[in-house]
Amino acid sequence: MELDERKMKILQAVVRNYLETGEPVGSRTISKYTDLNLSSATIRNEMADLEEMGYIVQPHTSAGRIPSDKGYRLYVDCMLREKEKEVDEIKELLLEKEEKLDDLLKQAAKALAVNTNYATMISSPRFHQNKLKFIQLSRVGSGQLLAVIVTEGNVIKNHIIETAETFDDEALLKLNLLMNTNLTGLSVEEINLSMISVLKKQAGVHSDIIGNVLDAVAEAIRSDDDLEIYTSGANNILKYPELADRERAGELIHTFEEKQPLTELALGSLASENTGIRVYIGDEAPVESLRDCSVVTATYEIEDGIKGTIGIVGPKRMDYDRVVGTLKQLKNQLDDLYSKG
Amino acid sequence: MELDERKMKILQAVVRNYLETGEPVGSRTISKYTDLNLSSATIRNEMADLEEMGYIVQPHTSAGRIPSDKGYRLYVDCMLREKEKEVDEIKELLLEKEEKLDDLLKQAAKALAVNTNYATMISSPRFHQNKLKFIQLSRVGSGQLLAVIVTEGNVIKNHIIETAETFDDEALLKLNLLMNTNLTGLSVEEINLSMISVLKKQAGVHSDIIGNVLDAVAEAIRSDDDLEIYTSGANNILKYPELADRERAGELIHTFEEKQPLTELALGSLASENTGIRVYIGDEAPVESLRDCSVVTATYEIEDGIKGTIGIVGPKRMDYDRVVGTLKQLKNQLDDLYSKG
DNA sequence: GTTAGCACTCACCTCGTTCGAGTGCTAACA
DNA sequence: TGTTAGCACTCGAACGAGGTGAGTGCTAAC
Repeated sequence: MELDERKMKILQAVVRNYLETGEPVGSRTISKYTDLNLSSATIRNEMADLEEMGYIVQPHTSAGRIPSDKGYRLYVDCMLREKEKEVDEIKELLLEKEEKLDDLLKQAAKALAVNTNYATMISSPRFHQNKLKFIQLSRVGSGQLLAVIVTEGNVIKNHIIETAETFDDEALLKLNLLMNTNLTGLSVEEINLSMISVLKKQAGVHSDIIGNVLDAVAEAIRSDDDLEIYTSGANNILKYPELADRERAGELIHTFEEKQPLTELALGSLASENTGIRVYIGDEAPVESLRDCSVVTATYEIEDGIKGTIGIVGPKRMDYDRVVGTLKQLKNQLDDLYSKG
Repeated sequence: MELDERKMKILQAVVRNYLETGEPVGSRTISKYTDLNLSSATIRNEMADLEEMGYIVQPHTSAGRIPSDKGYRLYVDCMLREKEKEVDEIKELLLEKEEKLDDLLKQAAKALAVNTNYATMISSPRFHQNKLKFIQLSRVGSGQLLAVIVTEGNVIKNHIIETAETFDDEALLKLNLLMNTNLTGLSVEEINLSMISVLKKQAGVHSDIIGNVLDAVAEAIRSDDDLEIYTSGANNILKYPELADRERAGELIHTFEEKQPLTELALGSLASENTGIRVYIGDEAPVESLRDCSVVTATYEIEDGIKGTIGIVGPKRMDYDRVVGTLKQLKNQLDDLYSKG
């Protein structure tokens, strides 16, 4: 069967109405709601067709129709295409440039949650080609060395190394000089075995410590595993009856508290080439526990190649329109903050 | 009116039974439940007294009684006193010594939540007399200095300072030496104005930067504001019907996500001299949003004076017995991990 | 002081009824 | 041939009546 323009309009009306009310929507409503000027009976016929094609479903006989995942999908695809042209005029999210990136991201997640009434997440940026910028060893106690490692983008990692050796100031100075001259500007892939052996040779009596330091460096640069996730508004889940039953809500809140499952989402969004906005409906989401929700993600980029993910989780009857707009807004604000700063 | 032993026993029976079932408990139940060998009628008379004294309440006429906050309080006080002697035989919580303290604490919160089925929090330790141990400035980019500040207990803080001045290696070396010789071992109170002016004088042309660095030091040492809170099991809230209604649950989950309000709890627990286990019932809790819950906190101490707070939040009909035991257990395990390590 | 008995209360469950929104089908109409 | 009015039908939700049972307070007897 063909999906002609009229069916399209009716589907759109069903979705729109359902997004607003959360109740199944009947033929009579649509006959009044739209500018189609069709009687409810005609709408009924069309709706029967739409149901047959799988775009809408009836929770039970004698109830109205609600959109299926497939219906949402079609709606979102069309809507996004139209929206692309419009200029978003949404009120400014309150973001002030923060001293620390993590505070800023926390703040952003919160602003987004308050603004949309959905649960939100935002991942710390991930550095694609992460290079060493600076490294320093200091003595902070007997048998303890502090390794401070700074990578491009000014991400700072600290690592305490326990060691039996003792280092005087001069030895440390030498070691620091040695490592900075040899390692600065390199990515983890470029630090290979031959380089390591050269370093060890040059380090002389203190060659043992080199291995420890390099382990710390490797860990600091490979930021895959510690992608920080900031969340906010998990309690918003409870505002939507279709998600608020004991079991579902519990699982969702657990997901937002544990955060770990959400990295999946963040990485998925980063991996794809498409830097725009992505919408997952129901089962499409890459995270098991979000299968009853819709998820909208966007990728932000605060500097060249330094990207993170913003995500919004809500019921399938999410106000996609507004969410997409707000996400773009936030994206832009993050961009602005960092291109200026 | 006097609270004789019989009334005490009846109150205890009411509480016990209510903890188990969550249902109001009637006189007949108690007459069978206890070894008092009294008829339900007698129990009824006693319960009327207990109600008059405020230890129990009736949700409505012709329902059984449930303990009031005051009733719980009495029960808990007696119970804890008795329990003090017993040896807790609870299965080991699975805690492995972690590389990083924050991972360990996360893990501890989770283990506690899984074990008790309540929502849990654990604060990072707070250093009572926090002293500077080591400080170092490094150049990490043009116009950027990295200040690494290590305080007693090996807490490391990084701070990037933007500056218009340029520093060569020698100047930095001097500055570092200057600050370390003058500041090491001091607490934030001990760094006063006269000392600052001496420092500035000695710093010569680079005196401007001293102020910035000291700000960073002050922020690092005053750890009040960034007491980290780790939470787990917020979803457990939903398991208790009396807390699971939309509004209450939303508020609670928000509290656990925001975390900020929980610092109150942590600080309160740390402030008091008593290092044992504390129970807040209902309104007693120092946090507004927890007023419908019971909160049990304990203080752990991983090194001399380095203390943090563990907390458990659940319904008033919490299994105080088990919770107190488990908390002690965890306390001990944390102690052990760090006294050995 | 304790207990048996009794009248009373009240949440809760069940069941039948009504109501209304919504449907599918059919027949008539343009 | 597409559209519409009309009608019988379905089914969840809301409502109210009645029954049930757990629990109470009170009183009188032991």
